[in-house]
Amino acid sequence: MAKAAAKLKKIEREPLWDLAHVQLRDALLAGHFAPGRALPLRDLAESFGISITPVRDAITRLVAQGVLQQGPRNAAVVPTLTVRELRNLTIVRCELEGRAAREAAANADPKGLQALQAGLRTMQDMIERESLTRYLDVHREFHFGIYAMADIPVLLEMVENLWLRCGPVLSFVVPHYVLLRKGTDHHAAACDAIRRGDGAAAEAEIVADIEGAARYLESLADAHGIIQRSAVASVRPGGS
Amino acid sequence: MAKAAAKLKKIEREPLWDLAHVQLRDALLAGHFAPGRALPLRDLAESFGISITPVRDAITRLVAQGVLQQGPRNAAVVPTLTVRELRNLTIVRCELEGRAAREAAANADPKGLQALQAGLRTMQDMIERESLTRYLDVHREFHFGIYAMADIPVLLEMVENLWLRCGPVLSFVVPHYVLLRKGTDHHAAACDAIRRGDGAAAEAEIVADIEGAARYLESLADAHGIIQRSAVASVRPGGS
DNA sequence: CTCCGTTGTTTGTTATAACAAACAACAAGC
DNA sequence: GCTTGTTGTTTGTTATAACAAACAACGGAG
Repeated sequence: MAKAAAKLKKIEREPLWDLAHVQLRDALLAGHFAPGRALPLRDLAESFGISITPVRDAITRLVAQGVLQQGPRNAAVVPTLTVRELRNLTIVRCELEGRAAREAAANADPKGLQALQAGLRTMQDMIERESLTRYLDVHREFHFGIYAMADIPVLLEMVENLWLRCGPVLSFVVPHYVLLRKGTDHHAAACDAIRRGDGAAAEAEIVADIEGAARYLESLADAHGIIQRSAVASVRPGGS
Repeated sequence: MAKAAAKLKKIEREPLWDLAHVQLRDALLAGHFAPGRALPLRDLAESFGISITPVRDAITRLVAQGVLQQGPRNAAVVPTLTVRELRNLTIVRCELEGRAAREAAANADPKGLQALQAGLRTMQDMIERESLTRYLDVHREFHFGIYAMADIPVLLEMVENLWLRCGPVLSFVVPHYVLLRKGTDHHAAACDAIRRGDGAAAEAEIVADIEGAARYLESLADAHGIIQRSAVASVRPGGS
C-alpha cells in the first residue's frame, strides 16, 4: 500500500548537489563572496551540512558554466572581473540580448506583454518609493520576460549564463544606477517597441540599456573595488 | 596509444576527470554515440579503466555545458537534435560567429591571416584530392582561427560550446557538403574581407556559410536519421 | 491468457577514507 | 639575520561501499 501511495503521489526529491548548486549560485549573485576568494570544498560542505561530494559536483558545474574559475590548485575561486572582460561580456550581451528582443517583437503574445507592463509599473513604483530591496528581482524578471518571448531556449540559456557571469557586479550597481532614472525609459521604450512589433527598435533599446549600465559601471570601476583595472588582481603578500 | 602510454607511465599528471572529459567530448564529436543513447556511469568507468567518480565529474561538466542532456533518471543521454533546435542553434551561431568575424576584421594580424590562408589552401587541396579524413580538423581550425582573431575570450568560449552542441551532426554532413564546393567560396571571401578590414562583409560571408550548411543539413534531415523531426526521439528497446 | 505483485538487477547519489601535492611554519645551519 | 630543509596541515582527487529509486523478469491468481 505504501508502494501504491508512493506511485500515486510521485515524490520529487531534489538531489543535494542541485541544492548546493542553487545556494552557491544565489550567494554568488548576491555578492556574498568577494572576487578572487577561494572556496574550499570542505568549508562549503560543512556550512551546507552535507558531504563534499555534492558540493564538488555543484562546483564542477559552476566552473563548467564559467560562473566560477579554477585557481592554481584547481581550487574554485570567484572570478575577478577586469574592465576588459566586462567590455567583452557587454559586447556578447548586446549581441544576444538584442537578438532576443528582436525575436520577442516578432512573436509577442498578449499575456507576456501584460506581464511585462506589470513589471514595468512595479519597477516605477519601487523607484518612486525608493524601496529597491526587491527591485533586482523584478528587473531580472522583466528582462527575462522579454528574452523568454523569443522562444529560443539556447539563446535564453546563454543569456542566463552571461547574467551569472557579471552577476555580482551588476547586482551591486543596478540599484544605484536606476535611481538616476537612466534605465527606465529604455525599458518602457523596449516594451512599447515589442508591442508594436518593431524588432529593430526593441533591439536598439535593449542594447542602449545594456551599454548604458555598462558605461556607468565602468565609470565606477575605480571608486569601488568591484572590478579590477589590471588583470593580475592577486593578493599582494608584501606591502603595508 | 598515447593514452595507454600515459596510463602505463607517469608522464603527465593531468587529472583523470579531465581525461574522461576529453575522451567523452571527442567521442561525441566523432559521432561515436547514437543520439538518445544513455551513458551509464559504470560502463564508461569500466571502458576507461577508472572509477566512476571522475567519470561522473566529466559527465556533470558536459551536462552543464549543454553538450549532454540528462534523461528521466538523471542519466546522461546524448542529445537528439530536432529541426527546431538546429534552427535555434543556427540563429545563435550566426549572431555570435558573425560578430566574431566582424571583430576579427577590425583587429586582424598578419600572422593569423597567413595561417588562415594556409588553411584555405589545405582545404582546397583536400577537396581536389577528395581526401576528407582530416578535413574536419582543418575546417575547424580555419573557423576558430577567425574567431580567435576577435580577441574576445567569452565569445570564443561560447562559440566552442555551440560547435560542441551541434558537433556530431555537423561533423557527419560537412564532408558531404563540402564536396559540392558550396562552402569554400564563403571561406575564401571571408578571409579576403578580413584582410581588407571589411567587417560587414566578413560577417555576411560567415553567416552565409553557416546558414548554407544548416540549410543543407536540414534538407538531409529525413534522408539520414541524424536529426529528428519530432521531439520525442525515443530509444527503441527492440532488436539490434 | 492476462494482469498484478514480488523480486533481483541496474543505476544514479552520497558519504567516507586513503592519497598526493602544495602551502605554512618552524627549526637548524651558514 | 637570512636562507633552507623538514614537517604538519590544508585541500583537491580518486576509489569504494552503502543506499534508494526505477526498470525487468518471473511467477501466481483470476
